[in-house]
Amino acid sequence: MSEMPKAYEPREVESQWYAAWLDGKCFEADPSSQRPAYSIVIPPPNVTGILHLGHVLNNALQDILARRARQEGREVLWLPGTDHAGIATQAKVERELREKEGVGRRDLGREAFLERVWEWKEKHGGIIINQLKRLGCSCDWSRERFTMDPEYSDWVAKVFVDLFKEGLIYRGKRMVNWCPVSLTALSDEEVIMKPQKSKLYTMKYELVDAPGEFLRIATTRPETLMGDTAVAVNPRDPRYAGFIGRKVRRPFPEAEIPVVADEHVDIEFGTGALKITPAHDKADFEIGMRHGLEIIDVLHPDGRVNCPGCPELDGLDRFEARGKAAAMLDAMGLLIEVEDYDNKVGFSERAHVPIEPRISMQWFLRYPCVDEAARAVADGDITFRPDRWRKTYAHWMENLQDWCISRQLWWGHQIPVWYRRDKLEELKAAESLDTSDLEAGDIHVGVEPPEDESGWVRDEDVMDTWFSSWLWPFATMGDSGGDSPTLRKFYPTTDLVTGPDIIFFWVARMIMAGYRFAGGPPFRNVFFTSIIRDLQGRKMSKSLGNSPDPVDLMEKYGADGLRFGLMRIAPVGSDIRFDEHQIEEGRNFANKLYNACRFRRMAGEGGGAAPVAGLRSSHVDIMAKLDELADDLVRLYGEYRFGEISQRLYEFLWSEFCDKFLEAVKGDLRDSASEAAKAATLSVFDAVMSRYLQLLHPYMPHVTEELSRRMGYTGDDEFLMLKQLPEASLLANLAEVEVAAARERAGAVYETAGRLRNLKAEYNVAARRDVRFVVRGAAEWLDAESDVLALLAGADSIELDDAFDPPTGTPVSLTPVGEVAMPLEGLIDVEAEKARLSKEVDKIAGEVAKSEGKLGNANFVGRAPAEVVEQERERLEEWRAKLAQLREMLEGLG
RNA sequence: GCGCGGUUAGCUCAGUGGUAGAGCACAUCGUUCACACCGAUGGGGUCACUGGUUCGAACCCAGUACCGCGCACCA
Repeated sequence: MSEMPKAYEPREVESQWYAAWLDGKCFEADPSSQRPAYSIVIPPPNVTGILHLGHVLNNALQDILARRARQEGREVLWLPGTDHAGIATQAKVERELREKEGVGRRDLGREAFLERVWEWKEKHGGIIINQLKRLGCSCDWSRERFTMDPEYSDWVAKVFVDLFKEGLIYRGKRMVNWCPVSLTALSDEEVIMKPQKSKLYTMKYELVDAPGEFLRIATTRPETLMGDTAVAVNPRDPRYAGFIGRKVRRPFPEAEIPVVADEHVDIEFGTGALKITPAHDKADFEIGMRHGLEIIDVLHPDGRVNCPGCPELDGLDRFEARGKAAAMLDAMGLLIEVEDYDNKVGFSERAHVPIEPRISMQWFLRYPCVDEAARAVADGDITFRPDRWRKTYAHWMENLQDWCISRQLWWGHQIPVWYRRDKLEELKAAESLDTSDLEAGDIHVGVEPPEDESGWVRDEDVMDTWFSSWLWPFATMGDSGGDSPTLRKFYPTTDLVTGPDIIFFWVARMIMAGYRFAGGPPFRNVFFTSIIRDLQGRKMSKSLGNSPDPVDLMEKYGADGLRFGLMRIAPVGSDIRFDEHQIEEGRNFANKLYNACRFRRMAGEGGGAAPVAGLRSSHVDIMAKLDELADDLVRLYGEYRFGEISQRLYEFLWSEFCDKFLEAVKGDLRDSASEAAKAATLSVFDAVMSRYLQLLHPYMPHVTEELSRRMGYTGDDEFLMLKQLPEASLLANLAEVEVAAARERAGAVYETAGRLRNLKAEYNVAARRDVRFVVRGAAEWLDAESDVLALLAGADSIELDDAFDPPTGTPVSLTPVGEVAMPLEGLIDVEAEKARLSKEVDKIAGEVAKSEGKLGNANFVGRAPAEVVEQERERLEEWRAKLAQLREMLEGLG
């Protein structure tokens, strides 16, 4: 046994134990095991990402669940991996290339560029994985997966082909969300609506058949005016009844466009007349379809104006063009008003610029197994925690829109579709490439390319990253596209831990994919974590610089400290306000635990054997409390109440074990104490601590493993993390009545000690200065506990003397063990004691009045449950007795 | 506009009908030794507001205010 330094130093300990666990293959899952399975798949982080606090929370929770499941004797698979993160990764590499080499991806060409991305992935892909290891995550790293592994890619292609054959995947020209920076289509989920300070421009269009007469129109986007092909009014709007069917003059490029009637137009808003730009607005597109309007695209893919017919604006960026267009209208005398206007604009999730609604040729998916997936959650086959997310899920499932799955990127799974070269040219010229326009012989959809590739051209698009992620729970377990022992043992997974922000992106889609491709739900429970905010309540973000680096935090406070601190502030269901002080508390807690063990070590050898003989009430009490803790944790884990679990663990060690138990038994460990007393105390310490370390282990794996080994609770070739939780109670050998009696005594002693310390403080007696206490009317068992009481209260001695007649003014406290006097020869301050007693009398009198009022209420006595009333009566009796005694004492002072 | 959360001590949060809690922070005291990453003691709350139900409400119901988050084609 080596020396233990005064303060716990986590760094070395944590890395050593992590290495030891890996060496011992503690994390590896065995599909052939007979134990019941427990499995989690990690929400795969972006392969080139770095750890942030959200990851820490998420993965610490998963680790806690996995470690607890191992202790419960289950065969655990926690399957890790990373996501290729199409747009994010490609954008990173492109930026790097531009900055360092001044080249774009098109300069390199597809193949060369992809090589560079793979290089980047090899170089940076391990970072977040290593950070998860630093955190202590017990993932089965031998099974680490990547969404672009060959086998995984096969699954993605196979799924695409299956869904295509089923008729659920189709290609078509549709209005999609276009990102002018990433130059790709996005799904609806990748668009974030943000409030914007905009301008609402009111302008007027002249009626063709009535020069000098105008129709007033409000718009926020004058720069798309060149694409207007109609003006719409509501058919029920009396103001415009006479305008329907007539034509107005579009100012530039000049054209005559019709006034159409459409229910969609809001009579109340703006002027009640809406300019229709079918190429650049989703609603306008639909109106255009209804009225057979021409679609004029006036924007380039990168957001610049594409309108040679209007040279003043052609080539300008869309926002620049907005001001210019307004100025032009003004110059023509057509701009009536510009007012400030708050509206919401869709932004690209990744590129942080407003998206552009745009007509383009894309691949879409009509979701499979929608009913099964919706029912699974509604019926509780899959449980959501907190439960309220079910509603969010149900709402989305009821309003499913087809998913735009193609992306105009290079990094990702390329669409497994080939077109016959000559046919493709023909269709391109005709600007039409709906799958419906292709005959069977012109298109090849398959995991493998067509036999004679030369005559074919592959679709250039790749799939949305989530189109691979949605297969994650089974594509990581099965052979490509098939069965495997792992899949049979561990699918469906037990728990999924993720953020509610990806309930649509990922969770809902996984459920549908699970039913369609793996024959059932992908998981049984989904635990949605809180979102971590800063102390101002703002979301953590790189740009705000309010996101602390978890690795720094781990260096400062240890991985265990970070984990524990975070768990203590993680409420169920609402947001977390992150405060570094909480992490500091986690570190302090680890140190407290370490020092409790250090104290035990300094007390010397002994203990070990199960505690039986010579038990004190404090011994019994702490063992009973440990049993209670163990039971509570079973319940709390069942309810996924992680914050409360950490709270209970904290309270047990700090308040119960250290502040009460350890202080109470310190006397037994002194050299003057008997061997028997010492042995009993050491064995109780060991019995309680060894179990406590096990209970704490999922939250603080490193320090518990370390201490368990150092204290000899686990052998040299044993791991705490793999040890099963014991079933037997520590108190199995004691009769219930004995336990109850001992606990009552212990409780009384602890409470009395508090009162006496209080008394000392009131009289400014230094806490560590020993004084003499004299007890009158002592509980009959007090003699046996008086040494403990003396120790806890900082007393020189506790005397039991019913005949004791305290000098006038001696402070006396009424305690659960009797009336305790603190004779302070020469220090008595009668006035101070009077004041103290008066204050207490007032307080107790208030309680008595309150209680009497309650019991005097016929309704209370008549209607409240009998036990509640009885409880109240007892309480009143106690208060009254106490009050009487206090008054007597006060009178005694004169 | 619809929906979902939240509002309890200076701060972060517990508290599902029966004496308002914890940690931190604060104040006073204390380093003859497990731990100053510590110990002892103490001060501090109209449980957002208004009504209702109940013998009794932080808790249940209705409404209001403020904060946050989703969803929605008001240009």
